[in-house]
Amino acid sequence: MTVRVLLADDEHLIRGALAALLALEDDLVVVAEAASGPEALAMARAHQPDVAVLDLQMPGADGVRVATSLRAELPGCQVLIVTSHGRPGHLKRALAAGVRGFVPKTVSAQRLAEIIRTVQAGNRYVDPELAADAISAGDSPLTAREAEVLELAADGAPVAEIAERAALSPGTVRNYLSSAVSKLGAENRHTAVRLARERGWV
Amino acid sequence: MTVRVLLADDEHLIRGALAALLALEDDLVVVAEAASGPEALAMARAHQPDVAVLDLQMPGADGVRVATSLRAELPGCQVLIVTSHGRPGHLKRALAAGVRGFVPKTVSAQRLAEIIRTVQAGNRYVDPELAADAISAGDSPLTAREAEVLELAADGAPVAEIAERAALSPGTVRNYLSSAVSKLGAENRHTAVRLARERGWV
DNA sequence: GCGGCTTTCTGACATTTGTCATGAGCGGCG
DNA sequence: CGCCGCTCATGACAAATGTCAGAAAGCCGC
Repeated sequence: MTVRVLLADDEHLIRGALAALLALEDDLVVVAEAASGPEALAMARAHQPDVAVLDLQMPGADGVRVATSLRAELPGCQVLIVTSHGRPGHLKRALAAGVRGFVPKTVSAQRLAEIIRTVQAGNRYVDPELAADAISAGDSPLTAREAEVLELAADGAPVAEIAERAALSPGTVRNYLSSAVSKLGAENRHTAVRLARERGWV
Repeated sequence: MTVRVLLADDEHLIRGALAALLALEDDLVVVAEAASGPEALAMARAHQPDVAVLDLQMPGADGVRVATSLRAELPGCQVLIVTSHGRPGHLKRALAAGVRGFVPKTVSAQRLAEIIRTVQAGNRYVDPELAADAISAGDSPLTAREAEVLELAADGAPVAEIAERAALSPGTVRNYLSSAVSKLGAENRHTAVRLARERGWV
């Protein structure tokens, strides 16, 4: 029984190399490749793969968003996410989106092939190290608005601009930022942004 | 005549896959692999490759630093840098370090193989798109001190901390930051940091 | 040595941020 | 219902930041 695999990664070099390696496994066949989120979706619709191996960061729509659409459209297709930068929050988002596997790109090709089989069989696989990170990072203490405002503050915009973009009064924005900063134990909004980023809370 | 290649990338999956793909070219042979900067250096010393294919971001020492050491120790070994995120400044640094090739990971394996041969023959190859970016980004308008202070400000530290770490008075730090901000046309230090990062000036 | 340059500092000022108290409105939960 | 937490707001104050003018010290070239 062969497993039909969809491969999505924006880096051509990686994607091609990966396809070549997976082709060495005689029970796996790469039926489609994609370089962006939307393309991955289109390919999945066209080729109905058993397992979709998605890069987390892709132009268009990231791996998790693609996974969400995929679960709705192709319930039979299991999603496995592969990533270079494993932030705890990404893992959490991915799991919530119905992703069955989540591994860093540091695994070997053999391991990946095994994990593809595991996922195809309906089981889950999460890299132990990433799982440990996610658990130790815990849940976000931020409320929805705090996270939203913090995100708008991420690129260094002044309060006035954040207020405008969030349709809030400047005073309110400062209050949210202040509480976010204190919840995160940061010195100022910018370190707060950095911390939240590291823990995957934004 | 076969080209002896050293492959360095911290992502096991990528490295293995790449090795497999390059092995398909019958004039290329991967004589060593490394997962970190120091390891790449050690491997190069041990195996004397003709071309070193280095990832830009690696633990230990980044691709450019490895390239610098390599040029000193093995003048016969040409360096080719491969990267996911092509910032203009990286390219400039790399070229200054004597790197002969600089390509994004979006190229195909065939292209990469060709480029390896190009580089091995003593020619240079720089991805046209990255080159265009680098040219349009131009030279940094920042003085050495401005860049230094801006870098220390990068993680959101308050002025007092920057002053201490740079052994400057707080007032001086603010002056440098102010002039850097105005030179970059930014609204505040944080957008300035972001802009300088994007252009590769820090 | 003089003029020009950079580096470094100081002091003063306006603006922006961070912090706090306080309050109104709303939705959920026991 | 009453309580609690989230949302949104205002006002006031302290602290940090941004901006500017001015000035001492050192270095380089002529």
